[in-house]
Amino acid sequence: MKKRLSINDIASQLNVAKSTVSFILNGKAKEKRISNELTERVLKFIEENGYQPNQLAKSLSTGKTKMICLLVEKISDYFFSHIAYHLEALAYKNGYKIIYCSTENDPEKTKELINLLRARHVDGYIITPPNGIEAEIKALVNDNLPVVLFDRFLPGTPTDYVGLDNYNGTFEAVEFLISTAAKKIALVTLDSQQTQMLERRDGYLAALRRHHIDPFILEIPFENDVDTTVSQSLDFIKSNPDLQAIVFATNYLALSGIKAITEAGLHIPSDISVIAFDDHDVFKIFNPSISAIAQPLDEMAEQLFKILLDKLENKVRLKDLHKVIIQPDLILRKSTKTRT
Amino acid sequence: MKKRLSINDIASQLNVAKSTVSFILNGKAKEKRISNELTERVLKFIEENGYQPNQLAKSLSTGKTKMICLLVEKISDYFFSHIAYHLEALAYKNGYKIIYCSTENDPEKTKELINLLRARHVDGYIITPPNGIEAEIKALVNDNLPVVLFDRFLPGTPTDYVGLDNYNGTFEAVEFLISTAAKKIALVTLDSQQTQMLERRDGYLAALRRHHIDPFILEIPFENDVDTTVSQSLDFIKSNPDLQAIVFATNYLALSGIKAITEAGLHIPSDISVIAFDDHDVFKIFNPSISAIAQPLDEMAEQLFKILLDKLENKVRLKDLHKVIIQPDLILRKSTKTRT
DNA sequence: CTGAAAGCGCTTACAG
DNA sequence: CTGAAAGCGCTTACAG
Repeated sequence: MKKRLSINDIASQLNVAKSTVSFILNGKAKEKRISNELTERVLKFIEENGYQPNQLAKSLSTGKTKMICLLVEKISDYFFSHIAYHLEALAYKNGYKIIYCSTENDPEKTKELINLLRARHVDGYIITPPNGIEAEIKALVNDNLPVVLFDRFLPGTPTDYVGLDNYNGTFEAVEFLISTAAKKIALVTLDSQQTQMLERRDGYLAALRRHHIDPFILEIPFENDVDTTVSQSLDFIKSNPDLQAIVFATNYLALSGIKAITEAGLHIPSDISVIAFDDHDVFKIFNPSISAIAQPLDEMAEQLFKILLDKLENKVRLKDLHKVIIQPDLILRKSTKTRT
Repeated sequence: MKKRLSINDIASQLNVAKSTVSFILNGKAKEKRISNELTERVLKFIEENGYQPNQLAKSLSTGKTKMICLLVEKISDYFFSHIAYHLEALAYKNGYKIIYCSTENDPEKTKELINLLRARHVDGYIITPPNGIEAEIKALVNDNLPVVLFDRFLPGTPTDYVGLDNYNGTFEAVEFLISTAAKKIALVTLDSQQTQMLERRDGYLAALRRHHIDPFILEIPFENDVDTTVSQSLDFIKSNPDLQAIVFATNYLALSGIKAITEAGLHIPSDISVIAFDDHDVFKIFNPSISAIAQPLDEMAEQLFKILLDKLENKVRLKDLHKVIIQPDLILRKSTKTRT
């Protein structure tokens, strides 16, 4: 294994001080008034010999690792893996690398992960927090580490935040369903106290209340597997035979719910209208295609990264809070229809 | 920001040499014959004050970062994000962190990524290589860096490898379709020279040849967007009205193809049987549910990680090659039917 | 304009 | 049993 070139090697081979080489490498040649001739000579040598600075040494001495961590509920979820994809492109442009971790929504695991990441001195944190890690988030903020929460936040824990206007998402979906003359509209949601789920529920309830319509809510336990979710959805549908529309609070609930509807022998949209929260590639493919309350994934990722980068580069003050609430897009496909 | 405790702080506060502290921390107390009493005292201090060693410093001095890189075609793809999820669990158990990067199947971008990752001294590489990076892979291997390729390999570039028996996957799928009395069986695949795609095609061709049946292959350009893929699939279906079955070489091609079949006014499976390569959550949900040639994602991830870890921990010789060919599972659902 | 030196926080041969 | 010292490869204040 041929040893990689170090700044020392360059300095000694060129008979220059290594500080000089370092300055040139970091574009401080002018500032340090190093002669053009020398600068050229060093740059040429580096070019020819393919020098790559050792990031570890750099990090140890500067305290910056140019790594950020992406701590999501589960990296394989459609929503999170797409956010990861968009974030990566932005990180790449700006010289950052991303470490991903899945919290599994487990506060203890999350705490440990944060600890491990601190030991590695990642520069910034993008986190979908489970409830119960308020103290750890505060500790990060106190230690001047940039943290942006997304998708959900921790009430009472002031941090940067990027999230959807979830309330408005379900509100408008329900308003739309009511405009199609649907009278009995259910919400299938998760048994979860996370803010994004609560907002979705509140939007649903508010829209119904406005029209003096009674709510019907099915709460699916968070830990369910697909089959259990399908059968619980099926039970719910059977015990509410006059249901005219269902709003599903996540795309995975919708997938299971659609299967349940099919198993119940009902047809979308003639028997029952469906709108899903969170879009999914396959909703376009389904027959009929499924309407969705879409989160603009690329815009979310951009906002997330911008807020983080501004702090990493000291473009904004660390302690100032930045919150971005993104409006969802109600994408109407073929899974809803006007009743007569 | 309260400064984090360093090994120096511990040593000076306890009036011990920092080498002693280091030995104790690394479990070499016995080996270095450090008194139990002192060991206890140091451990207790650490416990009480919450010391976390600085990984950067550790890495710089040991040359090991305990980071591995996962270089896939696109992290948001169903297959890759699920592999990422399973790998993460294994990495976590073993004290490793994972940096993910998407190659976009672009050799130039991939080369640059590899370079950047080398500068960061990641310990090992898991890569789905685009064609054209043979030299860089060889360079990694030459520099004694563990590399495991997966999903596809680079012919003529000897490395560790974990992949599916793609040939057998399509072979058995086609054999099955023939057993359902399908006579005209198409393959919709990508216009790609990657090994996994070639193997899938070969398996398809071999099964047909065995039964003296003519092949019909549609090649979709790799860069297509969904709509173009759908319309090309539609054209293909229309110009082959007597098609009785289609094998799709990826799950995404299947999703587009299913839409095309629907748009053509045909029904699965009564008009046309469908089998997809690579399973997908939604295939269970579709009506009818879609049969698939499934890659055992968890087993692939396990094999990948095991091969890498054995090399990282010097349990096997670096230069020995380990290849694992995993058998696919043909999962039969409702998208195929026996012709009469 | 340029160089010698200390420091980032660890590990580990070496000496006693 | 324990400590002083060099080294990993950088950065950066300081001195000339």
